[in-house]
Amino acid sequence: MKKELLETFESQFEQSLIDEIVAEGKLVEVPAGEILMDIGNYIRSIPLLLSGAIKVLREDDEGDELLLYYLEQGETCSMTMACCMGQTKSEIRAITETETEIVMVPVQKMEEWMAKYKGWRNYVFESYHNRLNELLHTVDSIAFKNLDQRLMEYLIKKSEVTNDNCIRNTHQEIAYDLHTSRVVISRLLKKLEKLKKLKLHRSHIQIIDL
DNA sequence: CCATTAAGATACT
DNA sequence: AGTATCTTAATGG
Repeated sequence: MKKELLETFESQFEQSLIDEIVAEGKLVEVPAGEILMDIGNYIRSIPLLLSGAIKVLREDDEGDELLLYYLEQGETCSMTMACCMGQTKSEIRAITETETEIVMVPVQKMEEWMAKYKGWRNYVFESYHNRLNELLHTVDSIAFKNLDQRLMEYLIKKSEVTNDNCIRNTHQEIAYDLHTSRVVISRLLKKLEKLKKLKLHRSHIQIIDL
């Protein structure tokens, strides 16, 4: 675990902080598609993402979903931190997008390290900053962009996050993430296929050039 | 084979 | 852009 931690955080964490994480944290490997955190859950530990990707989404009162952003290597869930501090319930759901390696750190340590380590403080603030920016980006695309642009961005981000130019998703799943209907996604994908930007198959999409 | 499910088509709002 | 409905095609027993 120490080796992976070093690879991911060496540049921003103090040596002694890394040692403490090794001592206090618990390394977990999670397969793709697992719900790490659901709406309404209380949180007792903070996840530090070593590898893989996690998708963070919101749900409306009818149970419809909307993708907010992805977490990637070296990142953490700001919502979790906020919840830990305030002892409130989670407002979001987090699902592993790919296989992931996560170090779970107990909440109590978080405050201790905030006072003790500059590297940790910076990490936490930067983390908030990054999440907020990503969130603004998604708000922008929902508010100001049309669906086909949103779909393209979604595909690009997804292939980036999974390191794969094949999107192994059904049209229905994409529709859920973007909060629209399957038929609409199918139509738009067909359009993109005609433009030679991708190739459609059953249950997966091959990206050619976006 | 058949049941299930993804995706295409069409027509209507 | 979204809904409803039907058809077609792939997939897995």
